[in-house]
Amino acid sequence: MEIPKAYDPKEVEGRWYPFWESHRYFTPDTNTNPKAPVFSMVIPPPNVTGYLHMGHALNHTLQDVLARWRRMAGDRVLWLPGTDHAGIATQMVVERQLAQEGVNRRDLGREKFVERVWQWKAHSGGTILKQMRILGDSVDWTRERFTMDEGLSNAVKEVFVRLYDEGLIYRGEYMVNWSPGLHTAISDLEVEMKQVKGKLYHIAYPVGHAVTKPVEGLAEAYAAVNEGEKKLGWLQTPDGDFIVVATTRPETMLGDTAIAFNPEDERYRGLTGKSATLPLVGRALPFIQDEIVEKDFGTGFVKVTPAHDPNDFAMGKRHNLEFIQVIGKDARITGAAPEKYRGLDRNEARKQVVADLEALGLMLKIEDYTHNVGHCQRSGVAIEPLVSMQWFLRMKSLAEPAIAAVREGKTKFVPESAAKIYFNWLENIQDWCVSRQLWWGHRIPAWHTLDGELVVARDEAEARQRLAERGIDPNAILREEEDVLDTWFSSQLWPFSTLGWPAETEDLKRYYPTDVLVTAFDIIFFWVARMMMMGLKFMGEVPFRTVYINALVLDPEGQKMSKSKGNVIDPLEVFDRYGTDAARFALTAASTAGLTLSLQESKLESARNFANKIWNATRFVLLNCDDVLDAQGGEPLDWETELAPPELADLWILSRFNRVALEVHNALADFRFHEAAATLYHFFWDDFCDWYIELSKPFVTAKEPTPQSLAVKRRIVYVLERSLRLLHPIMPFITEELWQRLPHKGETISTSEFISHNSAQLDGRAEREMAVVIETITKLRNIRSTFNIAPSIPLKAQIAPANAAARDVIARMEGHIKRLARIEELQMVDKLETRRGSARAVVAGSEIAVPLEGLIDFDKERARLEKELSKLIGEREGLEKRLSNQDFISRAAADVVETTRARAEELADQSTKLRAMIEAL
RNA sequence: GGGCACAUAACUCAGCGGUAGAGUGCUGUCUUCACACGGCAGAAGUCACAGGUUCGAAUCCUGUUGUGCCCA
Repeated sequence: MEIPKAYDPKEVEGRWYPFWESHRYFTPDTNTNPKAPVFSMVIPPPNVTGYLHMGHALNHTLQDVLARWRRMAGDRVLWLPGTDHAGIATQMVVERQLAQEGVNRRDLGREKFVERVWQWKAHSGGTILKQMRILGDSVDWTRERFTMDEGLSNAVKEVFVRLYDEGLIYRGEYMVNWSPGLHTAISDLEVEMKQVKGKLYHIAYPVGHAVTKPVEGLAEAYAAVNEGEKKLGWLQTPDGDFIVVATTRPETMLGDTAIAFNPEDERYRGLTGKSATLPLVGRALPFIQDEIVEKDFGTGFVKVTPAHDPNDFAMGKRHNLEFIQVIGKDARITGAAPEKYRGLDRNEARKQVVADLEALGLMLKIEDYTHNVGHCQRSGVAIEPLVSMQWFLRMKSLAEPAIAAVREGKTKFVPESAAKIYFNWLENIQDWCVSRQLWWGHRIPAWHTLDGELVVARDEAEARQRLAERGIDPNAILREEEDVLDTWFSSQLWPFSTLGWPAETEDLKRYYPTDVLVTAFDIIFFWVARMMMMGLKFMGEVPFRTVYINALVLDPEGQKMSKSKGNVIDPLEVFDRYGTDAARFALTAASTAGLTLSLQESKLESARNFANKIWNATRFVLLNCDDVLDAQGGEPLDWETELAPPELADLWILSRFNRVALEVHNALADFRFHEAAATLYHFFWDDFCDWYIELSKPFVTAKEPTPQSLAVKRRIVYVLERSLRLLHPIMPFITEELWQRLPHKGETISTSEFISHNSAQLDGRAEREMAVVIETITKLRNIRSTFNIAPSIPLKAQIAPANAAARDVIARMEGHIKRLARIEELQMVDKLETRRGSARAVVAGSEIAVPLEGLIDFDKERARLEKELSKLIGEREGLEKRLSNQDFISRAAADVVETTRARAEELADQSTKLRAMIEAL
């Protein structure tokens, strides 16, 4: 059989996914066992415009590990894939495309535009779905969904209407985050706070008089009053009284309708009932008192612009102030401002206002000021808080059950600390602005009559019926609502809308609630919390039992990856360089409970080497065990064979295998991915390759087959085939490739049985005995290495076993010990000869001597033994100190005391023997 | 400003009440018929600092310092 010396992932990976997909192994319907437990997950739907990034690679790998593991364990596994229509992102992509053709979406019209988006989706959308196949994702493609599908759209309408009918959705004029970049309202979550270096402008407003000509000396007067710590904003001058406000956005003063101070602020009580005059505009501004104003911030005065600031909006409502919108949706000054400023962009307006105030002597001070400004996450433009007509979802009553469900443990977060993020947000939840002024998305199912009546319904027919019920002419001309819903409105329904809701489908009954949601912590608010609320609301049950929060992938320097930093690592490039299985293994092995994970080249290299190790171990077996590979007609080989009874090494590897199967199973059940990976790595590499294969080589490579050599070969093949199955969930491609070449049962490893351990095959005694054999061989090798003795030089050794059991083990394993330690003669004695010139060692109480006349360096040997002795003594002293402490004896657990005592005795024995060896030198 | 994490070997990280582990790197050695993407052997850590709880602390508690993230 031709099999290359080094594993070439490119040669192997491409073959298997089409095989799996075409046979529908990942469709749960192919599991025909009626009693099979169900395991279901929905994929966090990536943007239809998206492409695979490292976060997906990690997120999908972990889900795939779980899916493949549960599938092999016999579960009916549904892992449902799909994409999100990504309203803003997709609209932007298509608009950009149109722009290249010199077309504006408004020229095209809504209907044509939406058609274009669908066209785009058909041709270029869902790149990531193809990339998921490269990753090996074992999703059920027959159930792929898209948030704009007909079914999911119906779910959206149904939810919207029900929430509206319950009074949870309302429409009204409120202050929202307006993105002048996108020309739509966005939710609080889509606003990103950024530190901005700006200015703080101190502006004087006249009180009880108007300023018509420049005032002089006001700035100096203000400075004089405010020397040191004191801040006073009420200036009484020969030119009349002035109050001073500080603002970062002077252009908004055009919309001021009041001046506020804190009711406890005694300095300004005298102004109650009076009013200031708004410079540049001339409007009278009443003084109001409101607790929201901080006495100690600035001068203690705040200009109130109810139409352009969230706090001021609230004050405006409380104090019944006038709302004057001076900045429009295009971020330009509106007709409500004096003519001079109309049509100016908000930044130009700022310059003009500042200049005009300076000219009047009212700009008292401009200082540098760093503050946080909300920016639109998508377009990057500074948010303009604007009052506009929008649709909102009342969150509080929805949030409460979602909080309770996690508190009661109905849904569990892993790691647990992630639940804190969840609680923190839900407990301080605000109403959600769900309307967007876009064209691509779920259109809000509402209609308006020409008289301004509003009706919400599933379709136009129902709308007319509802109008009739309200006594309104059902044949009235209706205008459909223009706004669409926030994309997250549909994704929050994902766990049940994808299964057919609102219809009561078989899938819904069978797969809801899902078992696990694997996602990143940055969408706990956006998505997880909202799915919890909707699942509880409409299904009456949590959408998932466990939420596993996967780590954020950092670059090798520990930095967050970002386009602006230019440190983004393309996962496809990584798969290409190291192999997909290796990348998956590296990601799995790096998945600890932490919130971050940095992707080290060294980890990828080590995973790549591991894949090569698996390849070569199998290669060795395939090249040397051909006389047993077909022993049972291609069926997997049995462990039990009449050929020869198992010896220690066989019992040991079988026990180790079962222990590993158990540990891997437990690790995955607890989402300890790195432990599953590390356990497999060390078992395969250290136990199987370095010891079991090495111990078996004389049999395997024997020219003439003997019953024993055949038995050993069968056992190697047995352990290897099963090890590949344990490895398969993490490394699907290479394991499939190799498994297919070994005796196996079934069409694919991906539906073969994941080994759960067999406790009858656990053998603690064999493991303990092998540990002694391993240590013996290691110490003998150490001696050779210490004195630089070439492997070609034959050595002899004497062993004085600690007891009869040790004698027995060494006798049984003598041949192996001699071969692996390159000892030509191993002599068992009662007592070592006290001959000088021998290197010595102690292993579990047995003493070893290696005569090295002429080869030994006494200083080196003394140093070597003394180092070991001091280590033993150090440990022993610690134990003795503990044992001599009465409190320890009386308070510590009995078994701890017992182990400590036994260990101390063992150390005492070892160090006595070692000391004698040193003296004998 | 509020909250949440994290500080362990040169690097990246496990461990989270019984005297420290991995991967990479490092040192020496071996081209022995699966693998140099390898074998063998080895060196390397007052577990940030200071208190406390405990018979016993890297591990639990408090504080300090430093770093990161989230929310406002």
